[in-house]
Amino acid sequence: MPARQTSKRQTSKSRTLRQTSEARPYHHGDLRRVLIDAALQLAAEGAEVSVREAARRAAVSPAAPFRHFPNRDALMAAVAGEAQRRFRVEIEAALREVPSADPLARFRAFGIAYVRWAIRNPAHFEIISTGRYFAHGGSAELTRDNAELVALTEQMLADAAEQGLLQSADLKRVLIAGRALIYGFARMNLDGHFPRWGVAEDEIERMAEAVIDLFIVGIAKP
Amino acid sequence: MPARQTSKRQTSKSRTLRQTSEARPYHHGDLRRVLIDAALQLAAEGAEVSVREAARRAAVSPAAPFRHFPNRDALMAAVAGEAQRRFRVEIEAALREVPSADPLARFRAFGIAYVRWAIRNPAHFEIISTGRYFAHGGSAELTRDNAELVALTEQMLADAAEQGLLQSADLKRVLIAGRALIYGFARMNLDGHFPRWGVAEDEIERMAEAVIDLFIVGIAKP
DNA sequence: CTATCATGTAATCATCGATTACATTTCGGG
DNA sequence: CCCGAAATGTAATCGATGATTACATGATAG
Repeated sequence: MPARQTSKRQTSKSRTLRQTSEARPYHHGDLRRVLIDAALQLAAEGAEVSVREAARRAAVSPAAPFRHFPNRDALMAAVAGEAQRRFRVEIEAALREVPSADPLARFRAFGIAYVRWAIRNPAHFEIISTGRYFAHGGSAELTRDNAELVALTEQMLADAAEQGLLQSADLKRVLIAGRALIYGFARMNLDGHFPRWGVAEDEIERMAEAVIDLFIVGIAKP
Repeated sequence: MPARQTSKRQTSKSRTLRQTSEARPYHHGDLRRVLIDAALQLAAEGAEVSVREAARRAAVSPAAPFRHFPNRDALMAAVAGEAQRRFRVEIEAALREVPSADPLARFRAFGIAYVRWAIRNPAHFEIISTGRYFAHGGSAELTRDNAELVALTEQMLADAAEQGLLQSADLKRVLIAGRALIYGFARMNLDGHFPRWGVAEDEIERMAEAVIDLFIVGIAKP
């Protein structure tokens, strides 16, 4: 057996194993987490995510994952949760660099950060976006988390409207349009459309900015 | 052995069957086509598309499909081709009802027809859009077909610009934005986002129109 | 009529998700 | 401190799938 290397988990396996540095708690310590990470990495490598392969990487039997997830979808839901968490961290970091007084600038920053993350983490974005792993096995935390992101953009547009920056009073429509634009751009990249549209690889991020700017100009009061 | 039931292959005694209309060539006549149709229907039913199930529906052995397609992806590429053909027929029908003199109205009609088809044929749209089955096994015909659709929208915007209807001179940007909007809307529906965004099932098509109108107003010269 | 080719079948593999029975580790209550 | 229950992992196995190989058979040209 090609033993998987040194899982350096130490929990408080207090006394019998006194080597604190070697305090391997059980077999794995936190197989659940290890499996999620393995699956995430698998996705990042462009490989297909299978339960067995995740188990293999965790150096554990093919049946072991099912102790932690009732089925594959549950694992994928957890993976989606983790990916979404990372996604959200990035979005919020980007927003922190924009003055909250300028809602349209915030919307712009949001859109750009969104698309950038989607471009640079295509497999993770795919897992997040499909929603196949949200609704069903997805934790309530995941959907709440997502709802907060929705509310975030809602707030931006509401602020913009309040400041009289918008042309249309139909906020919901503007919101959906903006989201569709951003999401559509990200998915076009993911789904490999841009070559057909004459957008080269290294133009994509710039194009994203241009497109978002176009949208903002379109909805802004002249 | 549970013998494969009643293979009702009436050996057509070719010579005797001179009926040109009955020129049944071999067992199936056109297994390839039957398989594609079976797969399409499978997708339409929301079931997973497997080679074996398609074979089953064609009442043929599990290995038979591989005489017509080198692998599953090739079958899926053919399925995507057929779906795309149907899609294109619908789009062009919709465009025929709009005067060619009004490019923005044509763009609107295109977008609405696009989204409508995507909403009403989700599984087929999924197969078309992913691009997973385009580039690789996809026939050159498929990509050419697609390029023509791209050119269609390009032409609309070019016409609009020529008539001085557009605000921006950067046509490519407007084109990509419009596409991203339409595609994004269609995919949001497909990926199950709308519940989260407070858009009810029966509002979706209306919302699509509203969103597209918003976009057109945004890019049009005031 | 017959040889050849296209088309389909049977048998078989490896992989995967999933389940069941069993083994081992952990940990808390006596 | 010990022991038994609960948690965690393993082994064996199932059924389905994509794919390949050797073989059978219908169709058709010469």
